[in-house]
Amino acid sequence: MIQSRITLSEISKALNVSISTVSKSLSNSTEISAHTKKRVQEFAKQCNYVPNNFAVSFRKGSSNTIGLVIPNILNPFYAKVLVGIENYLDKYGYKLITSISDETIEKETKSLSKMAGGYIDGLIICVSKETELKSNYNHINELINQGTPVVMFDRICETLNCDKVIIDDYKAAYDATEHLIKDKGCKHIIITSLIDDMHHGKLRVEGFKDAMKAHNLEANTGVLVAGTAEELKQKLETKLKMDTSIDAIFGVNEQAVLQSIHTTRQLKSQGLNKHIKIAGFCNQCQADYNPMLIIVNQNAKEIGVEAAKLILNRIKKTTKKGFQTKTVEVYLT
Amino acid sequence: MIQSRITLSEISKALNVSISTVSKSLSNSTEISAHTKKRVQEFAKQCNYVPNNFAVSFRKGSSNTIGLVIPNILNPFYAKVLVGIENYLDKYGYKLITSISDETIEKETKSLSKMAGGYIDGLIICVSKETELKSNYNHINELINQGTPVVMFDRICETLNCDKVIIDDYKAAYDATEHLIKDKGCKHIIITSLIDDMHHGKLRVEGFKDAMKAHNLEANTGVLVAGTAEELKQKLETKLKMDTSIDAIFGVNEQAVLQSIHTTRQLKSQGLNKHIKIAGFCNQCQADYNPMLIIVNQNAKEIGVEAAKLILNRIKKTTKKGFQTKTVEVYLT
DNA sequence: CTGAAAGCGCTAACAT
DNA sequence: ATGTTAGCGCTTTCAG
Repeated sequence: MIQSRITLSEISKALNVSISTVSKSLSNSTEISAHTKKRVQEFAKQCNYVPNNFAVSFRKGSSNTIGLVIPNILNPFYAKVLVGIENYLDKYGYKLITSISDETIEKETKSLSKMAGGYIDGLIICVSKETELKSNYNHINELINQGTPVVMFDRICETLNCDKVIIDDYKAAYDATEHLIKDKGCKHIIITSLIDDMHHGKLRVEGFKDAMKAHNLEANTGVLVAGTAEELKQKLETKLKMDTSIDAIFGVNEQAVLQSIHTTRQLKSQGLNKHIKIAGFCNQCQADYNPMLIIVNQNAKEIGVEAAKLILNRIKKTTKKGFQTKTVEVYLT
Repeated sequence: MIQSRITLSEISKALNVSISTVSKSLSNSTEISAHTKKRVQEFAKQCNYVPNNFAVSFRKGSSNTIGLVIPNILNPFYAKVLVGIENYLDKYGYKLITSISDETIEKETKSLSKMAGGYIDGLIICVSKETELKSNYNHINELINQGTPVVMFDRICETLNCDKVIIDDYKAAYDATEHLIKDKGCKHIIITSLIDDMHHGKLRVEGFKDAMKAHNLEANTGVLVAGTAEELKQKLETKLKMDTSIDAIFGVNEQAVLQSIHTTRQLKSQGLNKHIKIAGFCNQCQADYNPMLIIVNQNAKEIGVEAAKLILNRIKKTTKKGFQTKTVEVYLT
């Protein structure tokens, strides 16, 4: 690496000017005459001059790079958040370095320590499941104490000193449930969850329950919680066979929605004749080309954009305000 | 940033030793006595010492960072490749910096120039559609000429001086088609493609045609090519209604497979009674929970791993050999 | 308007 | 076994 790259000093020699003149010319400083600037700039271009990023970052003490840590890139929710962040940062000349935690605190910590040491100007993170369950935020706090601005999204920790971006999980679930009841005429709705150990998972179930109660419908018997997709499938099958009055399933997360679709589709091919509506939190259901679904669009890209905005504001010190929690609007699709 | 971070010099003062003693101790050099090493290491840990990555990279002239440029992170094929790369690099202490080209040559070029300037030790790239169609590889050549090792995958350019990773598109399509014919008893297979302008798209169609011919089946009338998913849908509907003998659809890419599933499913709900088998190149169909699909598993993760291997070998100069093109095995699922 | 020089934090070659 | 020192490429005072 750094093989044939030309440096300021070489340019300065070739042009018989000082290094600082070259440096200033290339940054278009007003201190330098138009003539010299032009000469230097043209020569630099000719030689394919590219500044050594490390020297620059080292000298300036900042890298124009934001770190992103997400649990899983195969989940389209996170992929979309990434796209939102990337687009925004790109506009402002910032680079993005991404790490995947695979839902483990170990990989997460490792990533953070790699990113520490001046590698990043700021961190955007959705913590791993393990991190949230264990409530262990030391690795993040270390970065914060080091002075690196942090933005958490989706899975947040109230007590950390950083900005946060979330959606109103409770309200989203409430609204979607109400939509099933009022607009779709459903009365026997059950809810499926594979993330009932997570905070936002619980919030969504609460939203569902309260919406049901508000319409005098029974909610408690229809909560199907499982640890694995397979387990959920079993429970769902049993439930659907036992209670044929069920007319809708609400899925609390990506996998729960997909599994619900799958299971009902399978039961149908086995002769179940009833049409069961499906709704829920899902970011890849356009892939399924199923227009009948009612999807809570989490607006993932927007979450990304908001997170990126917050972090840049913090870095550029545009905001002096205390840390804020931004709630991104969601909508039904 | 870099607020309260402690430096080697500060440690050296605190401990009354020289900077180089500290440096050597922390890198566990044999030159230093066990006692001193221990003293320094413990103190450093206590102070939460983190080396300044930029100073290190700057000094050493290398960054332990690989750049990755892909067209679209929402396509699970690329997402899986990323995961493969990330896992492998992580094992060897390398970081990954990712950029999305959105299938445009402009964003791609921009990303590369940001990554130039010593920011990365090597580049792994799947070029944008535009890049391939225009056959414009200047931006990549520039990096190569600068001395940065490059690995291309999936969409490659034969003439570039770099390692490459591909799958045998022709063979994969041939085998899948043959599987439909021999094992599934299909005789009237049509093929759908949304990437017939791309090289690997054409190869796949060739594989399909040749397999059909080898079994004395008519192939040419069953090639459905389109520029958009919507257009494909129209053509497919027309075709399926016109020719009721069709018993299988082969999708050449992600979207073509999904659209084929969708369209047949829709026709079915409209009364079409025939079962049409679907096969093709797809990386997200587990999401669809449809066990009847025949999927060409592109082994995306493996492609990522191979690409990562190649780039690290090049960087560490393990390989002195000329540039190689690695073909990753695929299999039917 | 241009140049000289210091120094960012670290590594490694070279003393001692 | 430890210390001294030069210098990576760049920006940025400060002097001319």
